[in-house]
Amino acid sequence: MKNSDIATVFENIADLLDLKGDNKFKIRAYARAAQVIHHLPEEMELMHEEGKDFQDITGIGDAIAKKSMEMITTGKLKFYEDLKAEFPKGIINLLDIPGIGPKTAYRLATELNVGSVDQLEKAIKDGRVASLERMGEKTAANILHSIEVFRRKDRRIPLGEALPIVEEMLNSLRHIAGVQNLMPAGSLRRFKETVGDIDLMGTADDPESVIQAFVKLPQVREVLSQGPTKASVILPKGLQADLRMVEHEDFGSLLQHFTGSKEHNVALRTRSQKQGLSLSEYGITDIKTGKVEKFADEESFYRFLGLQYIPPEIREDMGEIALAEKNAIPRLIEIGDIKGDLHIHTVSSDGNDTLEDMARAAKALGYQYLAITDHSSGRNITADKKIERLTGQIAEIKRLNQSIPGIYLLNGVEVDIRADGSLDLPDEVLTELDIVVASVHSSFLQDRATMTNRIIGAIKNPHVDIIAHPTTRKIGEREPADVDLEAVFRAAAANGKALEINAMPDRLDLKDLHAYRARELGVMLAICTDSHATWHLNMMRFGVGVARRAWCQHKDILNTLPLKDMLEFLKRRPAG
DNA sequence: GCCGTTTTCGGCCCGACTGTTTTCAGTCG
Repeated sequence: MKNSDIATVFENIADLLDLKGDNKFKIRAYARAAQVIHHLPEEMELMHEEGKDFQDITGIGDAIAKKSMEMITTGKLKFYEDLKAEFPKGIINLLDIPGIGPKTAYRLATELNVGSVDQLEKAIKDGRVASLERMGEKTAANILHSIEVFRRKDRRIPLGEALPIVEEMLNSLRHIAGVQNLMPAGSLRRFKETVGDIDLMGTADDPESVIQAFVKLPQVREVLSQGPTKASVILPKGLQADLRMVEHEDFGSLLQHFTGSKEHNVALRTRSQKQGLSLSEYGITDIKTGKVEKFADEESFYRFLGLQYIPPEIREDMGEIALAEKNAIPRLIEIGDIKGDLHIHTVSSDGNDTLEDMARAAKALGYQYLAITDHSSGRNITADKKIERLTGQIAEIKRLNQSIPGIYLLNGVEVDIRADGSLDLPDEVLTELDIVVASVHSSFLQDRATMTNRIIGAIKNPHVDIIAHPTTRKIGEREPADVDLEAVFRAAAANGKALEINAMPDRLDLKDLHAYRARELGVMLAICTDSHATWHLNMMRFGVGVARRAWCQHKDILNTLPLKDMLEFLKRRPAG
């Protein structure tokens, strides 16, 4: 069983125990364990093989370790099967409806025999829900509305779509006189790959004027609510955005609170309680004296707790608080550390811009180098022309390297790893190039062993430098390939090959947790945009966001190397 | 069920909102 399956079982156990009215701290322990397992960088199956003790994981004790083991060895859990049998079938589905918690779900299932969302809708419409004790017309109507919202609920929006909209809005609002702070909080600020809704926070001399401008922005499709300090609106794609204007002296506490993650904040509060402090969005209260400390910025908030400042991207309760106590949070990679892009396309394959355009755009970003890595096959490249194309590219790069000073172009290719594991170009061609990026673009549905061997085969080819978008996923479009990433990571580390963090917002591949694990295993990572147009080069920051969420430093990322070291690195390739 | 700088028992995160109450339970973020 995969970690995600195990985590789901514990989540469901927490829900079922909640339905039962069991001890709430026991319930929290299961829910917490589910969270922890969901965020584990390594599969528990593998940890088991390696003889690691699950109880060393914070949040997992004797009971949950044993239950996890049972699931890994037998594929199921008797405790869970027995527990499920105590309830009407489908009761857990009711908990997906906003506004329905365990108490309500249990009553609906037992008193009205409701076991699905459809049945619930019927029960509301024929008046049975409103007739229950401590329920009424209003509650029933609210649940019905929640069902409607649930049914048409759009999936989470990719960060790459949400962030530009938000930035555009904030930039217009920043021009209003008296605005002091204005920024996103929530998962957007933490650079999660998708966002549910958008939290914006600000301070201003005249907060109401900012609210009024906010609801009139051209991006706003619908105003849900509007008050003197807070407004909620609907943006394109059904995205909800809340703007909250607060007192200047409270900004740090509120920003910290609304940035989350929830898990990070819970861990912070638990820790603070032991110091006699109570945390809330309004500040830090000394429990004995009742004195409330306020914070205008986050730095002073963390400092007051005796903690180093924690970057938003790693506020996930993955050990960052313990490190902050020791002042040991590393300096995470920043966009300014990136010295070049190692994966881009031009009109020679399926790109929109010429080699020269791409070179000048990269130079404008301050890069020292740019690798030209058009596809080995596909659009614009017939099988008999692919070697001829490369010969032409080599000549043009030689010319441009003389005519455009300040940026060094690398002769490269993105070579297909074919279904049978062979590369789309012969070794004697690859050896003529400065850099070779290899990737899968076909037969995405191969079984795990075949796909894993296919990728590891490419890693072992001495001419290959980087494996691009290792899982081939596209967010909301294509599931990741079934591949044993742990094996791929170990092979990459052993062979000194880099794996890509593809920075395009619809890919972000490797994703945060995978990159985290790869880094742990000593794999060199390369953040590349896979640009198909000049403006795509700006997507680098999304890849940097993933790398920061993976706790990557300067030294973990290949393309932080200055040109001289990069050329040195590439020299290890076998000469022709 | 988990955990330990008030350790092996006795604790366990905080505040707002809503609806249905007349002092609060349930749900959410």
